[in-house]
Amino acid sequence: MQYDFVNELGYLGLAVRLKRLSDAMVHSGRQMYKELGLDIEPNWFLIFRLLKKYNQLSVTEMASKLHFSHPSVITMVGKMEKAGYLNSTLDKSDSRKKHFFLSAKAEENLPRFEEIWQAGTEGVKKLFSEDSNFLNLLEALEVQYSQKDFKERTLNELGNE
Amino acid sequence: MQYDFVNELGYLGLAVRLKRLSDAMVHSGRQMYKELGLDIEPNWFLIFRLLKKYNQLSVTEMASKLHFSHPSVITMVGKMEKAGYLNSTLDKSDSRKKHFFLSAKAEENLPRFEEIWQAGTEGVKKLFSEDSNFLNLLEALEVQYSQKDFKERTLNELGNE
DNA sequence: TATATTTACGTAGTTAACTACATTATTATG
DNA sequence: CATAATAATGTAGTTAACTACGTAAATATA
Repeated sequence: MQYDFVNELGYLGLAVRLKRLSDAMVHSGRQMYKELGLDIEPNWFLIFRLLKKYNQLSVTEMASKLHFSHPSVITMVGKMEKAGYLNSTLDKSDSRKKHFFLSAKAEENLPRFEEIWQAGTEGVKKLFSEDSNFLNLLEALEVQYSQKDFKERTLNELGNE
Repeated sequence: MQYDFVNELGYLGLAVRLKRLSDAMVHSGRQMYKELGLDIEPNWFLIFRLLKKYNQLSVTEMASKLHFSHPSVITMVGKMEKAGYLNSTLDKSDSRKKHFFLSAKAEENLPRFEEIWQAGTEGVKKLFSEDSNFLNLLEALEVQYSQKDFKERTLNELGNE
């Protein structure tokens, strides 16, 4: 790989590297769907998988399970509904709530999508050496980070705060 | 940490998790600068450090060293110039090129900024256990990814290509 | 029971990365 | 030497996350 100044920056460059890598993967995923002629977007698998497991969920419930903001979920499900993959009903006892569930089109197409996501999973898996347990390290990192964020950690080190 | 559906998705959720974590760190960094009353933004340290090392660089040179697109660099240096941290001169022999370098204001403020970035580095370091060598694993991951991207890997697994 | 608080959803605006295209300058080539 | 190719910068538009604010409904409280 060619020279990369960010990698010289050590721990300080971590956020930049994580974002760069993530962006590259998402972009590549978008290209893939386009080439395969599928009208779905990279992060929709989150909602498909979620509704496959839980049958029907409201915006807030999805946001909470994904650790996303609710406007992000609204954007995703809005597009998916428009594309015909989701349907929704209003809650009978609470008129604020809207429940989303997979449409017939979604159920029809899911077997093909699942094939692709399974292949994607295998493909990503092969990015790592057998014994790297990267995902466990990432989980540990997420747990640590959730306990104290960048700002707090830095101010602590500065002796301020 | 509370329930997180993305973590159930294994390798397929990798890109989402990397982005979520990176976004959270950048957001926290922005808050930190605000609280400290500093008029700089999270990723400007990339340009400060780059110009500290190389003295002066053009947009394209910076983009190449950072593995960023040139429009991203233009946006960053544009803001930094406006904030008074950078100056620029046109190349004498090639009038397309513009060289950027740190201003007097930048040199004045850098010692304080470096204190903060050093503290940030220490703070991030403590996210990891002593023996995790996460950065090396990340580097290995980046190298692997640069050789074959998500789309190619997935299509290979699918047997298409 | 009236009012205050919380919850659910929606909209608007911000951010930082990207690609695609446009323009101009330099360099290479027939 | 004219023209084609390449390179540097800039602009416009896309993407997916976010926060902040608004509105309406449900729930809790005085």
